[in-house]
Amino acid sequence: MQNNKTITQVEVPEVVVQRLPIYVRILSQLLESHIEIISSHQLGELLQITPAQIRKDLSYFGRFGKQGRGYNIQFLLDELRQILGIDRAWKACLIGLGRLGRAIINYPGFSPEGFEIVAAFDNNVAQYNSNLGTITVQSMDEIARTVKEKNISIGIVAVPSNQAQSVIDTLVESGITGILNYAPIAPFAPKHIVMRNIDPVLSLQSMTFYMKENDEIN
Amino acid sequence: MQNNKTITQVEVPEVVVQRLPIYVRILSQLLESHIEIISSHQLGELLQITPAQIRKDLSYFGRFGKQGRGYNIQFLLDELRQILGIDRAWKACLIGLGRLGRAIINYPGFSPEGFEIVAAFDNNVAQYNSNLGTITVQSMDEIARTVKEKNISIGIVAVPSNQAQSVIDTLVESGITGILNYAPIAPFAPKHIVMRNIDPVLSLQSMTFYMKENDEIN
DNA sequence: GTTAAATTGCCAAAATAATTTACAATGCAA
DNA sequence: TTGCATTGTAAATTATTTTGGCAATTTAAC
Repeated sequence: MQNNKTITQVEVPEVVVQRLPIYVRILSQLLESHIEIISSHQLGELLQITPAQIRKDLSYFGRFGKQGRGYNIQFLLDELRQILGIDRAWKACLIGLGRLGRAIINYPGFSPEGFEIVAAFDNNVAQYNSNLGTITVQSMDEIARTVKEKNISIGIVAVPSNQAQSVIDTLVESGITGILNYAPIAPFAPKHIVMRNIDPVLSLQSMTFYMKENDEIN
Repeated sequence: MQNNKTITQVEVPEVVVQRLPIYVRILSQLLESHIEIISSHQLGELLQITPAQIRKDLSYFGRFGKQGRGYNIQFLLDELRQILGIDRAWKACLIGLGRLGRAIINYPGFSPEGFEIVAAFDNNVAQYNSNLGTITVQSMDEIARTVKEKNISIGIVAVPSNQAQSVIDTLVESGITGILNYAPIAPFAPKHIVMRNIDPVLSLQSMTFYMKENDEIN
């Protein structure tokens, strides 16, 4: 049952892919501090990861370092950005403009990383038309048309739980390939859709498992 | 090097702990729909998890089902809540009341799950005193005192990146045991602290790795 | 130049972790 | 009492991480 091994010669573990953005972030910071070279050992120190693991992770994709020297940060960064596909801009749309949606659309962290929200949808159109800068809020009926028209590839779901699955279905039908879901549900989507969930309550609930032990006094 | 195996007979894998809250959520929904019994197969269908994995996960903690029948949802729910430590209330404090912090404090999803924000801190005190209901915003100098006084166990970090590590250090010193970090950094804390990161940009950046392949046409 | 120190990339092996398979045991319903 | 459904779990399998080692290479010191 080793099906899609044909695409990449050796399948890259998911955990490895999830560490790459962390590498990118810390390398960017180092670059801003005018540091040019770093060894796997130093990097491991900063991230609390063993140097061997860092070298192993990188080795899935190529040879980016120099023996006796370490990694040229700018070079490694460029390579990793390309590998992750973040060397270019990605268009996203936001669905749901309640409190959460408005916080998301005002979040200043996306666009510097190349994720640009170019459309927003809510069924309560009138309410929000105002303070969203260049973006006009559209009715949710227009998702499919707009996604195709503007060539949007990522949908950010910030609607109430009970609407979330149907919004996800609409996004899938409209040809989106990635979904960032903020709704506290267990979403379903076909396998070719890449989904990530942002769910602080789940995070808290798995935290307390480890906290309850220490906390017997209370 | 099998050190803390003495506490629990068999160490529960972290991934298993992270799935438990998902089980809790779906079971709660089922209960609301007046369903009383469910099999691992049906549950797996809903969550896109194999029934064997669900049974294995649960078996780390006890025997909750009946052969030939399935699981009594109310009973399993109670057990899981106890296992996770979410059968009681947890006090949290919020640090940082910028856009993100205000979105968090207004988020209505925490308190129904027993996570109550009982204090808030920001260095820009004057600005925010108003619309926060019962909570008064305090200066960050008062974190340690308030955490002890109110017996707060969770800190939610929503300050800008450059302040985040020092806020985390302060929280750790003040005796908090869990931290939910929204700042886009690779935070450091001693091992006895339970940390979870909410980082939508990292999520997006690991999504695009899988999206770029499908998307060669653009 | 030559040498010594540092560090990568890679391999193979071992260890650890996670998932899946398979089935005996049990409970329920007819 | 029979047959079907379903659990719980041991065992097998698969996946991931860690480890140890080392040739190759680079830099810097002599």
